[in-house]
Amino acid sequence: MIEDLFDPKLVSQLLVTIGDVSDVTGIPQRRLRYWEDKKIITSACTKEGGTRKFDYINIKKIILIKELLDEGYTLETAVKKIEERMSTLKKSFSLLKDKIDQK
Amino acid sequence: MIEDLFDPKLVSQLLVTIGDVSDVTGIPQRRLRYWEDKKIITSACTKEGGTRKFDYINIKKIILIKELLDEGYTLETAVKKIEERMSTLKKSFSLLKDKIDQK
DNA sequence: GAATTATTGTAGTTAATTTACAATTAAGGA
DNA sequence: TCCTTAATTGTAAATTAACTACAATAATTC
Repeated sequence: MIEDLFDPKLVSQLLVTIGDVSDVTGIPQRRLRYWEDKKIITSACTKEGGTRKFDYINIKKIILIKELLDEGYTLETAVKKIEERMSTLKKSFSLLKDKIDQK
Repeated sequence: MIEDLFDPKLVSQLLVTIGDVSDVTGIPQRRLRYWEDKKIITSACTKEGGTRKFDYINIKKIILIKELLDEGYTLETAVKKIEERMSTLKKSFSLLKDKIDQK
């Protein structure tokens, strides 16, 4: 039942409100909205004017950006530096999902 | 960076609203609240009167219960049948969290 | 010190959830 | 069939937590 322990399909469906993302990451809601305006992160939104929801991948991204900002990088540089890492992460995630779907 | 791909500490912090749990599992919100009243599932609630949030473990539990209900088991029986499985899952999860914390 | 980047403040509004009442449906036994 | 218990559902009124859109403030760089 290893696929219960880490079910990437389910994990990717876990949507978290901006308030909880803020609690988990320590980034103020206002800043998260700003980063979204700047197209740095992406949220899922069912309705227009509805509530933002962030998924695992984007929350991971927020945490990585925060780490680099704390090290003194600018926002732009931080984002560039994690680009490749995020792309790898997304691919691995999809691969795992597909693998488990096949079962 | 395998710990980015599956970060159990982060996964366990992903809190999902009842509306989204309902969307993911196909169980109506009203029934989820009923199950919680019956102590079958547990939600995290920061404030009194605040919003329920469900974590990965409880969402997994909801999905497993649903599967057994679809097979024709009663609610009580379904819950009993997954008890051991849930206990194993929780333990594995904690172990993994601890392992990664040590790094 | 002007321009750009990064972040923040908040008023007024809307979305989503809460509780607490009760009603309904389903299943199994006397 | 009737009764009991289990399982689920309906909803009004209130509350929580989000939204947008305005603008203002810091910080950094040229």
